[in-house]
Parts: sequence; C-alpha cells; structure tokens
Amino acid sequence: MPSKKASIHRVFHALGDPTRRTIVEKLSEGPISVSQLAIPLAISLAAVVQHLQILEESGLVHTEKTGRVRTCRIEPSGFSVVQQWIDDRRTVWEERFDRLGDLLADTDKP
Amino acid sequence: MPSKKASIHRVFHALGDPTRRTIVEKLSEGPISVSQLAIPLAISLAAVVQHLQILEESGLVHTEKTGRVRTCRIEPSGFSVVQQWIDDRRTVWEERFDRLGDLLADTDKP
DNA sequence: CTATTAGTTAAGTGCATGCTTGAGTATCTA
DNA sequence: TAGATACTCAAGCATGCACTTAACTAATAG
Repeated sequence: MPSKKASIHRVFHALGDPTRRTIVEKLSEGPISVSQLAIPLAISLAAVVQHLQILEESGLVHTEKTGRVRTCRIEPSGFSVVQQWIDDRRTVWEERFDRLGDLLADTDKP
Repeated sequence: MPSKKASIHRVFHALGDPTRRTIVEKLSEGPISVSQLAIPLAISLAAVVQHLQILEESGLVHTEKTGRVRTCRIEPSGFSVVQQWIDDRRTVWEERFDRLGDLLADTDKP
C-alpha cells in the first residue's frame, strides 16, 4: 500500500497550484475533454496535460481515453484525504478543548 | 475586504508544503514557542520563522509575542476555508448526481 | 553590567516547478 | 488517401521558493 503520508503530500501539493484548482473547479461542473479544459486557461495544451498528470497521480481526477479524446472527471474520493487530515487535527483541538473544560471545572473545587 | 480567491490561494499554498503541514500537526497538539517548534524540524530557526509568517498570513496559525518568546497556536477558523472550498465543489457533484438520477428515471418512461 | 536566550531581518544560493516550443503518434473526417 | 484533430513526449528556460548564513535587536539570567 502506498504510504498515507505520501498520498497526503500528493493531494495537498496538487491543490497548492492555482491553475490546478481552476481545473478542479471546471471539472466539478462535469466531465470534459483535455482541449475543452485548456480553452479558458490561457496556457498551452501541453501544460494542461502536465497538470492533469499531477492531478491524476494525486487521485483527485480520473481520466480515460476513448479514440483520440481523453475525458477528464473528478474523483470525489480523492478529496476525502484532505477532509480526513483536517478532521484528524480537529479531533486533537477538541480533545484539548475538553481538557480546558476540565481545568476550568477544577478551579471551582480546589 | 481581501478577496476570497486570494485567501483560498494563501491557505492552499500554505498547506502545500510538507514542513508547514508538520508545523500545523505539531501545533494541533497545543500552543508552543518558535524554538520548541524548530527542534524536531531539522531546519534553521530562521526557516521556521519564514514558514510561520506564511502560515499566519494564511490565517491557519496565530502567534503572539510575550517578552522575547513568541507563542504559536492553531487558528481553527482558518481551516474552514479549505472545507468550504471542497464543500462548494461537492455540491456541484451532488447536483450532477441528482440530474443523473433524473436521466435514469426518464429512461423508464420514454 | 555581561552573557545568554529568543527571535528578527536581509541577502544570497540552488533546486523544484510551471510553462513553452517543437516534433511525433494515433484517430477521425472529407 | 490526405488533411485535420486531439493529444503525447522531450528538452530547455526562467522564475519562485525553501533554506542557509550572518549580523542585529530585545528580553532575561547570573
């Protein structure tokens, strides 16, 4: 199994680039071909393909080639990696918040 | 008001770096000083300070200086920018899923 | 007062990364 | 079959960014 740390890195790194986020936003509207995706982006087709490779390796996007057209679509499960990472942190904040509650309660009865 | 797009960019860019994520993970355990934060990181103190600047500008971390010690802590609200961005996309996926449902329903009664 | 601790700031370096161009390969259309 | 379309791949460039070192300020300890 590919390490969790590595997959977290791939996803966050992928989403760290504004062009790739724009691609994800566009793909959220529905599946689309590579060339259609490139039109509003004002960069070369080759650059778009490079971004798509990174997005696909990160698990955020799935692409499939039929004939000469590659269709790209969102892979919703990829985003759960982000959600999970944040939720894991939040759990610890909440634990701390609980302990703070205990601490405050203790001041009532020394 | 600072544009939403810009704040999304700051947050995703901040979390795109593995060292900064490690800092966030450490801070999730509770507030800590800059030097204490630097110890397990194997980089110079100056580098840590630079990461903290980015994290603070992104709204993910809050720091406060008392005497000569700067204490760093998580700013939980900063993470809602990420959550919100993903939820916004997911809304569209779900809309599309609904329309797919409609489409399948239509095939029953042509 | 001096020495140490804690952090700040600036300048410089090297590598990663986003992007381009150009040449090549299937696939589809007329 | 000829030409257009939709990518694909490789190489090179240029900027950004993480990191270092070094010199500095401010607070605390002895």
